[in-house]
Amino acid sequence: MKQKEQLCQFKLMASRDALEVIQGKWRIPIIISLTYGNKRFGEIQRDITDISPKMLSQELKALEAYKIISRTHYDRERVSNVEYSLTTLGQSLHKLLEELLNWGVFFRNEIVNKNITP
Amino acid sequence: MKQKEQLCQFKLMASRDALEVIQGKWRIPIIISLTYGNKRFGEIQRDITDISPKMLSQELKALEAYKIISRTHYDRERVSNVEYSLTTLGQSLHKLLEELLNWGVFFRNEIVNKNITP
DNA sequence: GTAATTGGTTACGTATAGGTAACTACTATA
DNA sequence: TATAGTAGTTACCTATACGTAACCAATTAC
Repeated sequence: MKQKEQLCQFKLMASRDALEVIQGKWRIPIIISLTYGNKRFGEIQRDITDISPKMLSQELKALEAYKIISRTHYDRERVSNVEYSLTTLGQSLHKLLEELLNWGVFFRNEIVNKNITP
Repeated sequence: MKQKEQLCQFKLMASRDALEVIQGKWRIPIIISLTYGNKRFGEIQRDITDISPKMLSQELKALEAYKIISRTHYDRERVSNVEYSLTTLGQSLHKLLEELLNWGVFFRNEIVNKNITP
């Protein structure tokens, strides 16, 4: 009985830690975009068509602060040559992302396509 | 090349579908609480100590609308006897939750305990 | 009869997440 | 020389997520 409650509390804490990092409309999409290779600012923007430069810039900075992605400025000569990539910590999200995607597809089939739309 | 982009777009869509449902500060915690058995309003509130009745009520309704949980009012005689439980759709989230928790624990070890706190 | 518990609701306020649009500085191309 | 593309920044505004506090109706316990 008490063990069950302690386990529940532990899981609630862990979920908060994780959510703090991936919460928000844009972070998961940005990470997904970067699983397809290192990308530049504009490339990410072209993947996620409806993100504004402001939000992209802001969320990239946040993810960098959390060590999920890293920003590299190759070739000092050319100013506009920046690349974003997943860190190993960022890559460690891949199982979680996979489950999220699986469930998203499953959910769409279960609910959206059956017109039980909420 | 083009296949890669299409796959990326597909995943971006799927992640949006999933995020729409589980987005927010309280939904995942509520679902976690309910993985430990059917619970009453007050029991969930006692699990998630800092949620207000307003938010709990609001998020329970939202999750019910998405068919993730169901509300059952046993025993018509007694008014205050309501139970919330996960639907099968809600239970289908368990792998995703597991990965979220695993990653949350991993992240805490990687970042928080090493005082590279963002 | 009164207090406590159950399962909420309502009104109100704040904070933050997110959107829009315009602008910057530099480079490359035509 | 003008235009377009690079990678953003800034100011401003809105919507909604979330918090606080008080309240309600019914039931049960004292």
